[in-house]
Amino acid sequence: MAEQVYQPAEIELRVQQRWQDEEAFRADENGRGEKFYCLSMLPYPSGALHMGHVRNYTIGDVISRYHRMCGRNVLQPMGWDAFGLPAENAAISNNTAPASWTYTNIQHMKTQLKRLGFAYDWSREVTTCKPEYYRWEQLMFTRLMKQGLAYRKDSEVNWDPVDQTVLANEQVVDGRGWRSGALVEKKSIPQWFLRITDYAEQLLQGLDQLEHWPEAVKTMQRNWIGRSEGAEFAMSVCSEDGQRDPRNLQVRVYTTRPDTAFGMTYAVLAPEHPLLDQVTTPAQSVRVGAFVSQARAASEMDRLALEGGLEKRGVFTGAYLFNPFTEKPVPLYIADYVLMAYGTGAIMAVPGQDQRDWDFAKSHNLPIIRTVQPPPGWEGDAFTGDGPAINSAWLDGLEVAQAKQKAIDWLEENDLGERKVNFRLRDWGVSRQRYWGCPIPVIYCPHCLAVPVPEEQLPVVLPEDVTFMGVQSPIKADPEWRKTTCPQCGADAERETDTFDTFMESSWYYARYCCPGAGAQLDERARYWLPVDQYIGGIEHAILHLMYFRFYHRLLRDAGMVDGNEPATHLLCQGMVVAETYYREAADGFVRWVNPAEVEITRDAKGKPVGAVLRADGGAVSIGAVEKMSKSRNNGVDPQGLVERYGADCVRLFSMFAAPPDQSLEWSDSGVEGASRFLRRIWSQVMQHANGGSCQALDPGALNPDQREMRRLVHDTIAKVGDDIGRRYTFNTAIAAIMELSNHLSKFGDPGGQGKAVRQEAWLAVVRMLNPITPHICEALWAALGEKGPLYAAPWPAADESARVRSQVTLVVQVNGKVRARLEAEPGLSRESALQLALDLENVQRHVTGKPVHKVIHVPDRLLNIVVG
RNA sequence: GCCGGUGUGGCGGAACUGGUAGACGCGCUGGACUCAAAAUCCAGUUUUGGCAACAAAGUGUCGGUUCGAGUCCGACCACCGGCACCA
Repeated sequence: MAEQVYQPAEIELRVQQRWQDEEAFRADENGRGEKFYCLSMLPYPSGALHMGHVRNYTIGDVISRYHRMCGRNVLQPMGWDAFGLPAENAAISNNTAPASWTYTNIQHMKTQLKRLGFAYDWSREVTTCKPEYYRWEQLMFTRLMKQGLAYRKDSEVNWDPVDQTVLANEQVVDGRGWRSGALVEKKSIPQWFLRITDYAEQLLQGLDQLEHWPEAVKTMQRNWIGRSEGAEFAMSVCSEDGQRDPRNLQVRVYTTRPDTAFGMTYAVLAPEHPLLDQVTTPAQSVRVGAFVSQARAASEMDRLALEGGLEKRGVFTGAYLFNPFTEKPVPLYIADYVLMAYGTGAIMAVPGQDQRDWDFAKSHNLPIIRTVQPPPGWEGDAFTGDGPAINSAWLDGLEVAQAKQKAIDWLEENDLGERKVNFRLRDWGVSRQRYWGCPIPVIYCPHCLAVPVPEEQLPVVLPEDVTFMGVQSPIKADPEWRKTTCPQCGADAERETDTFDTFMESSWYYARYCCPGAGAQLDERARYWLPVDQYIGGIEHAILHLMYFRFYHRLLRDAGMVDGNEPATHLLCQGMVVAETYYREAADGFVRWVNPAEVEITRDAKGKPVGAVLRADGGAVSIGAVEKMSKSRNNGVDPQGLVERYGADCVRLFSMFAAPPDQSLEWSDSGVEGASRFLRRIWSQVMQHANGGSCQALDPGALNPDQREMRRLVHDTIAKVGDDIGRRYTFNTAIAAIMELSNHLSKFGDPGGQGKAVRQEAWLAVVRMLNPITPHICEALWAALGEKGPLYAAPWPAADESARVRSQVTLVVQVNGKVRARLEAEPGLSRESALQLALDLENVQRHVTGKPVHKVIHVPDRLLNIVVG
């Protein structure tokens, strides 16, 4: 006799124990079926799971379990993105070592993941802060150094002058250090970079092949890479009257609009331009010098205030450049709207065709010459659209695209410049001046300079047993750790004390999951599992992580370790988890946010909310916006408490039911109650059926019409749910269809032998369809229905097409496009018979009588539209 | 400013290929059970009119294409997200 009352906790723990004992989700390269690699972005071990994790990992688990049931050899791994700044912050405030804080968190979160019943192969777990993981990343880096793909150059960091340390961007709050409160300064120090720009073109083109990535992600990446085509050319420094500079100095500029060069009325250098000192005339040097130091000191806030505004700051250098197109000199300015990091750090300025140049020209009283004819009635400033060239000598009359080509051809023929493609994408700065990260494997020798740590000396292990003295990185504070000898000449040398950006670890973990324990970064198993067949994670990683992920895959490919250009064929970005916010505002304007769990909603008779009160004191609270769950709005819901109260299946079910995966999911306590109610109902109905004794074998030929109709619903639902999960990723509509079927089943009271057989088939189908979403209860119901093997290994149900054939269809009858009646009929009704039957209907006659029929539209078995005059 | 996305009942959402708008769930209303409550079960629930049959209106706004538009086209509005002086 099976249990009558649904007790989720007891069932879930028992089923989870069974999965563990049977190693149910262990993945094996020799497994049967086509491989399917389903990957969810690994979490940072911050302390506890939040609802975002639950949503992300439930989606991955549903997809994994579905494909497993479809007969694929599924790999679904999990791991920990374990390096990172929060561990250091926690170490400083709690006086613990970052390592032990991290390992404790991992322990706890792993328990939470297991309690949610995710089908991971834990034998492949990756923890990125362990030397056995990061040693391979160090090895790869030393190889990239030798290939010139890793290099060192000066780069700016945020320097806290009080704490004497480098700050991460997130440690700078309103231009001040998070701990010291001191104004943060810019400081230039040597740092390591990876040459991702060498891959810019292929990273851009690869996007076109990623058919199953969200358009939003691809667009963001395209914009980030920012490819532009134009020309680069040189202009000679000259005097106001066009006399060449005796030093023969030249300034190179980049432009995407060479066709507008006749409209160049001045030129601009970035404040950091290397030629600035040489071209500045003595008369202007004081003003130029003042501007440069001001630009350097300009805080982030000032810069932001200027963006989008009309104010364009700059000063005249005293020098002129010779415009080869007009053969006339133009004044050369310095301005901070020109960036040293893009193009050549110098531009030709054409105010007539560029809004920024227009703004600058206006505020500095520089001339404006239009070189593209704006449309009649144009009243705007710079005109950036298409039109015929004017004021441009031999370009006059040409449209923009042709004029560009002709101008570039002319530059090349006269040896002045050439066609040039530029990218917005910058090389990836991987140095961080932090402790809790992977040590950069470099030794600095006074003779041999930067030397990669030889392979046999790897890994360079980060000491874990450290104490923080203030905010300084313990390995920077410890002179002993740094001491070493040069691997090339044996001289006394020092280790690099910077560590890698943590994006480095998360760029290749997906490949390491394929080959746990490999004696190299990867082995042959990676070729079997890769590429990832389904990747799932937050849209917040659309640019950085997903770009580095695609870049690193190409590095692995070029090192011969993997095949193919892209690491993942399908990407799904789940939406945020949001919730209502509630607050009370004190008289002094101080806002206190109240957690939704402590609030009761008051409603009018129609159920429309009219207010909210705090349970604790019965007083009113204000209703705020629906926002992303966060500590600052106090609208977070702890998954742990929900799992304890309702069970993992219920939490999983609600997460998948409330919204499609790519939209934001609004948390609702009553919605969770609804999910719980559904599970209890399913439980009692299946148990009631199962306790009703054994049933006969189903004989599809012997069914009465009601039984056939019930069975048709079952097989229609099987077809829909498979399509919803497997193709559309609309888990919410899959669940809705299953709920609908179970509602019909509860009304299907047929007590006869074949009635029971139909019901048995239906419940088995429901249990199998629900299994990816709520696997624990399904495993128990499966057994209750008399099935012997484990459900996790059972096949996905197949829709029986013969059972789906309809004996009746509903034909919608419209008159002039308005629905006037419905007609139950046999399928395959002809146009004439349908019209005949429709015209007999009273409500149709009412709208047709006395009017000539102009036209009849017939969609077989669906619709008949009678158009009357 | 540029790029992308979204607008449908009291709420979350469904309608996949232009063909029954509002599936499924929540909430609410009424009823059954109960001394009572909870739980559970049954019925109803876009708006307006009507006892009902039914009719009219209705998918952000305005217009268009079509026998027929939530869906396609044009213009606009609102909100959300990304990038932001990239020449």
